[in-house]
Amino acid sequence: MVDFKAIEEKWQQKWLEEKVFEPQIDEKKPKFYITVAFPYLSGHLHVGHARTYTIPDVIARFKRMQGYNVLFPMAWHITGSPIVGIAERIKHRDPQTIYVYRDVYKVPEDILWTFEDPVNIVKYFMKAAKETFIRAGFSVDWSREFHTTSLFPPFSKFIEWQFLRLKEKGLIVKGTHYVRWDPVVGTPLGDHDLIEGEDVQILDYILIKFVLEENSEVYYLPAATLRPETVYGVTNMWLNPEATYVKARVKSGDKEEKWIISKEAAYKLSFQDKDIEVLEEFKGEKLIGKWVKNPVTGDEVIILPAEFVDPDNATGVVMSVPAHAPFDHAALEDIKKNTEILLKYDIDPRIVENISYISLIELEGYGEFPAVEESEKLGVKSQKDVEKLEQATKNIYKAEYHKGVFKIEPYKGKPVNEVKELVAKDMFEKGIADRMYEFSDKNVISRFGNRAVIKIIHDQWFIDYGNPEWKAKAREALAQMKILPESRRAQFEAIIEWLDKKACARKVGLGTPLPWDPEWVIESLSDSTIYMAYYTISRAVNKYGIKGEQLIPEVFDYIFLENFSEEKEKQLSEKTGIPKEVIREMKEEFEYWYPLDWRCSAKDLIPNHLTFFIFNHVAIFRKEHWPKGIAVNGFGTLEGQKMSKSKGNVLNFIDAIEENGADVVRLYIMSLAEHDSDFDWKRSEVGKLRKQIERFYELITEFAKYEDKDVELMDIDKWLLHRVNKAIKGATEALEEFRTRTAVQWAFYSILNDLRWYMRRTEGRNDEAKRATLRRLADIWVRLMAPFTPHIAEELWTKLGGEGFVSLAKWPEPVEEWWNKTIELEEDYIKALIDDIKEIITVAKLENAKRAYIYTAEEWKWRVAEIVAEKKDFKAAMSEVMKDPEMRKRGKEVSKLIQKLVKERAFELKRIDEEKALRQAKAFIERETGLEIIINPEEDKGGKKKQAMPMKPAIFVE
RNA sequence: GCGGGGGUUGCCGAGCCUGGCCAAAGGCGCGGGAUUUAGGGUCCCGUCCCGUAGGGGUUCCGGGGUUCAAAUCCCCGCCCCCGCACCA
Repeated sequence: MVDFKAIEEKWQQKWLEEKVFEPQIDEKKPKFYITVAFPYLSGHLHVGHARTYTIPDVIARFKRMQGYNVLFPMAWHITGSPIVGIAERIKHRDPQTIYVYRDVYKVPEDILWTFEDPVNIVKYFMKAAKETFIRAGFSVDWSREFHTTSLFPPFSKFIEWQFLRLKEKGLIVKGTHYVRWDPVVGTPLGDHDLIEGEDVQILDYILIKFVLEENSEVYYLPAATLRPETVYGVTNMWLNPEATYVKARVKSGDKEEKWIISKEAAYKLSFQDKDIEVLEEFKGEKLIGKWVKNPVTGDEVIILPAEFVDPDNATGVVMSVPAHAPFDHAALEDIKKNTEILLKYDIDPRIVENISYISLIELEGYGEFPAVEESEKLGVKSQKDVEKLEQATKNIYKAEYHKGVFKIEPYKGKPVNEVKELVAKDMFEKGIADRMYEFSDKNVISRFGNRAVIKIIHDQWFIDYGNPEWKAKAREALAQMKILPESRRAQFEAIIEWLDKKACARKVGLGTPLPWDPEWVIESLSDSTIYMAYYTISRAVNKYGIKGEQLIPEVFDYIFLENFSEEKEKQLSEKTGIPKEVIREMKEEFEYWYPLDWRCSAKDLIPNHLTFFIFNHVAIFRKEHWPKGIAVNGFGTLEGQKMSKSKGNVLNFIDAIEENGADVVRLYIMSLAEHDSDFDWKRSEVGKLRKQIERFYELITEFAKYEDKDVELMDIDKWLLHRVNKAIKGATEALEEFRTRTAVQWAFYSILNDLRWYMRRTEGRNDEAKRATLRRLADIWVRLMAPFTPHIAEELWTKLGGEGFVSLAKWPEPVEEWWNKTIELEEDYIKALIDDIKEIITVAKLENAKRAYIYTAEEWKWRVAEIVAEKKDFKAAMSEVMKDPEMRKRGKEVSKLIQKLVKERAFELKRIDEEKALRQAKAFIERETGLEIIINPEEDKGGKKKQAMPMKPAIFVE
């Protein structure tokens, strides 16, 4: 067995030692600059990530072989709060976290406990990731390695510069924003900060302030609703008699009012820009039977009891619109049936009896009161039928929103979805409405174990992706970019339109502080948008040990935005202490490498990082430095299951490499899927591929012993070389478009299969022509495989006596003299003939047959076929053919043949010498079929001769 | 709700943009054969239905339509997946 690991490590070391992948400026070569989204290192990379990083490496290697000066750098993203969170959880000995890090990521215990400090987590996984990438054989220029955050000051200064410039351009704005919030710990909660409720939505309730006058005091009952337009159909109010309500003084800005809301709502609203002072607590029943005024219509409506009202949802105050809200209708029905309850609150049952529903919306398929109809349809019995009522509500809301037409002035005739906005706007303007954010589900629990609330944050910094001029520039850049796969362009376009203000800083986690407001730390999606430019100067920064404080904004301005100027370099040098030659070097590198040719990442980054990447480039850089292409890839699953570190269902990239070898892993991942489709890792297939690669290795090792002599080749040799040409062409075209799977099919499988056929076809031959052919194939095959399996390709390249590294060898191009379509057709012809003979034997049950007689098409049939192929039409072909007197003699036969050919649309015809092909392959056909083959005998056996057609000889088996 | 993408033969998955050599690549699975003491591996053959001569029939979510011709184009419907932000 081949020791892949030893081979791989040998070449990895050589590449590093000889700095094969650390390109210098070389004006003689075209440059090619490709980057991939750097990994966020909260753990080991798994085989799903492997795809994202292997693709750019394969492309980088391909382009390098094509003669480009290729830059493929790498860095590490450590910005944000997850790493800090992990450190905290390790400190608190959280069992789940310890399981993941000790058992899934296999961190040794003595190191694990140092993870209480996030810096140690970062250090550990950066080292591990680098080792993994080296072991994967990635052709990365490690001289440009860096990591984000203030832990790496030069980069941090670069980010500060970016934000200063964005702010100058007015693209950073301050504002308010709501966040999920832990009210006990006092911190915003991201998705990863929740143990429950990650996908609970935040709803935007409109509060309509109904007026209660009591002893000449005005109180507001803010009814919470998602459908403000139904305020025109309110017949009564609902409070839960059992729930606790409060009277509170509510200060909002300079406005002060007295509200009646549930106790819970008072608490929640205190996080939403409301200063709340509770004056009195009481049960809801206290207010039942009182009358309040609808602030929009001026109607006086009565407060009635309803148990469906949840004090822990929104304000606990609900307006009743029975015509259009199934819950309201059901609750009204309930109290009509149960007059006792009304008497208890001293309400005259006739009042309830006389409530008449107000129809607001015209809805096709329903009468006046859709809520009533829908409730009946679903068989609602009382307000306790919560499930049915929720379904009915959903149906009605959806139908009315999309198809309903409002029928009350001043909105008569307008669609409901418009009226909804208009009513809300109007109420806000009149000061009779307010707003409240609420979760769509109560169970939102932070990782600290507390129930989350929604808090409105002030002084939040945003990047204003909603800026219309900025959007226009982003669209312009996108239009000029290549997007792979092209089908994803629509999504980019939609996201550019959709993006609006994006909060760009927070108060927790690792990162770069905002230079003008250092309490805030720039968050991770905002500090990773233009770092591809930093890579171009990173080599010099690392090499000369340039300090963060030396990198003042003017230095970046000069390097990235301005024209070459010795004067400026001198000035900056004096100011910063960076030698002016070094400033020059950085500037030259940036100008040489930029613009970025390709940005790679997994498809999940399209709605955020990749689009931000476009936006920030067009904001900061000159047009000639705007990026040129984005290629996205899909994800990976493991044996059909989604990879999940918390369930332990992951295969670490490094473990896969150690188990199978880097080349096997690389080729396997590249062969499974391409572009944005996903792949599934199956262990059994990996094992199989390993064997095939071993076979590849053995074959080339064998062919390396052969000599490429200039001898006369046989047709089948020429066939193989023609097929090799096809493989070169196919693989090259596929790689140009990042189609790795197609490329592997050409570069590996098609050659493997052709070789199998060739070996079968040349069994027994061991002449110089065969050896020369195989030797030529080997030479090309190794190079075609080099981007995918670089290590064994290097090893085999040496065996073949290739010069230098195969990584730097010339990518093969099709050899003009090898193209030979005719021979390929002849070979297909032989294959088809063998298949036909075999089929005849089975279908006609001729297992004991001895001989097959083959009749090729007569010359006149070929001539007719050629004419038909040219004319593609019965009449035209017929008149052409009939010019020939010989043909006229066969008038009827010819006419029939033309008819048949036209009907079959047999217009793609290329002449081959059938008989020659048959005679050359005779022995082979006999071996394959086990029959004696007689070619074009005089005797018309079985009367088959007339069936012969061009490319389809007549066959008689006996 | 808004937005993006899909539904192909047992499965995965090409092909569909640029209609026709498409019963539909390739792989997996399954069946048969060769090699082998056996297993594994490797190599051949088969794998929608029918067929004693290489043929015929019915397919590409459902329903319409365009066309000499549709998996491929158009319309309607059904179903599925993904993203929606301060989070990497």
